[in-house]
Amino acid sequence: MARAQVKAEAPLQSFQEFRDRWANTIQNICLDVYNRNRDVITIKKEKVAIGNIMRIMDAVFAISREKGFHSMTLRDLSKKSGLSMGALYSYFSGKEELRAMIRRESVLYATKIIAEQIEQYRNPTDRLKAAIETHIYLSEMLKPWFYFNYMEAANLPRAEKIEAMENELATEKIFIDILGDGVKTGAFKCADVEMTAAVIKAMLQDWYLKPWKYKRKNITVEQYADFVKAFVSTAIS
Amino acid sequence: MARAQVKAEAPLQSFQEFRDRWANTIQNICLDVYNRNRDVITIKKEKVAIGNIMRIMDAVFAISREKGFHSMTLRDLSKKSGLSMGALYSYFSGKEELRAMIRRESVLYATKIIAEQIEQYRNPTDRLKAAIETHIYLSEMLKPWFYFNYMEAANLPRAEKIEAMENELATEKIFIDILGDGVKTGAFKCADVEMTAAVIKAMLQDWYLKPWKYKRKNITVEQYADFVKAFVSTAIS
DNA sequence: GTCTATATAACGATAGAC
DNA sequence: GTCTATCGTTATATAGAC
Repeated sequence: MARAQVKAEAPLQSFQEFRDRWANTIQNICLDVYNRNRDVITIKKEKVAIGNIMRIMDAVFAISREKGFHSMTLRDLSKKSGLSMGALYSYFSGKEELRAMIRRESVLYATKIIAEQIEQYRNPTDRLKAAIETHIYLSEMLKPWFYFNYMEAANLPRAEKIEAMENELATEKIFIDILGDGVKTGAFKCADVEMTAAVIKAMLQDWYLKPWKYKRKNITVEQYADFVKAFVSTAIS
Repeated sequence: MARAQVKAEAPLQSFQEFRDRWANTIQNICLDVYNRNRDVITIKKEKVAIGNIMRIMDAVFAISREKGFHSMTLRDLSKKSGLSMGALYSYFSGKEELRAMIRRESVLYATKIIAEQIEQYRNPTDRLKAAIETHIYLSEMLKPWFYFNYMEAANLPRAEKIEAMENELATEKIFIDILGDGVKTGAFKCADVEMTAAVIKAMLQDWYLKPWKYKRKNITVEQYADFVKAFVSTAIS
């Protein structure tokens, strides 16, 4: 088998194709935010609402990345988003609810995209590659959302923290199932599928947790995905 | 080579041996905190000071893990540590300084331990195993410190954030050097040593970032270290 | 060396004008 | 639909008694 990891493996899908396939994802998430929170959002015109929700989200992510969500004051958010304190409160009922909204909607959307992307592949080898690639591409496309959710997960209220852990285990389950199938068909040799899935998850997350590192090294998202796919393949071959 | 990852590899050192070798590490860190901050710490009796610093640290970690450092008020800290608001201010000059103290001292101590642990091994294969094992054991022994530093790194003031990134790159450099040596001697086959080091780092960090996951699976620190060592060996063989 | 009590500043949230 | 002005609360930090 010698050195499978040396030859650059071609991506199943280029990041550009993925991006085009899922264009308008952020607008759609914000639309869902609007529709699912009609009771607290007092704005009637959809166009106005979506536009402002997107500006609010952008501002939340920018400020939170700089100093954390808890350190972000609503005055910071008001200034950055261009909306007044009063206007902000017509889009969410409070700071905590704003954070919960972000997590809820992005998780729903991400789950949907992952499922749709992977279902087109059949054999374990391709499915594993697709799962790795999709997770990394998705986290690149929604990087601010993913980063925000990860960093805030630690400080959630009890009930929501449990939800977040279950969500982590659910994405891990995708890998456990694929690895399990591959072991059964003989495609993979894997000492412990659960542990393997866990470390794969850790590698996937590193892409959006430490963007500065990969920017510094001039690694593109496709290069990162290819490397992880090759590294994992070799480790389980 | 077939299935190196299947047979359980014995640890170079048991976690118990490591723990004994570095007994009193936490007291020593707190002693360093005391000595290096004599100018702001007004307490004269060393014994009293060390004891209270340790209680403060424990309380900081407990509260921060629950709801984040920024959400922790000094009233929370006062209550948990058993010291009054006034007393706390004789141990640090402010909340921000407290956070900086924790990072500074733990990084110094961790660097020292890693260097001393690895230097006893010569060939790349052993050195790689020692580096992986040491990082994981160390993060287990100082788990609250490591977790705190990681989670707060994102919200640091600019100058300190750069320091934290340089620190991450320095530990990564240890792996880059070992992998580079191994490639040269032919012990490893490695497509990209920098990327390999980066994903190894991600796997190491997962141990202290998601303790709930490994507790759930009943994975011990030795089992985790052994798994990562075997997984990486296979991936670069 | 540690405490209680309080000064001062900033926070999230809302009422009411436009 | 958005704004300004302001309320009540809570934060960090300190002064001074013990």
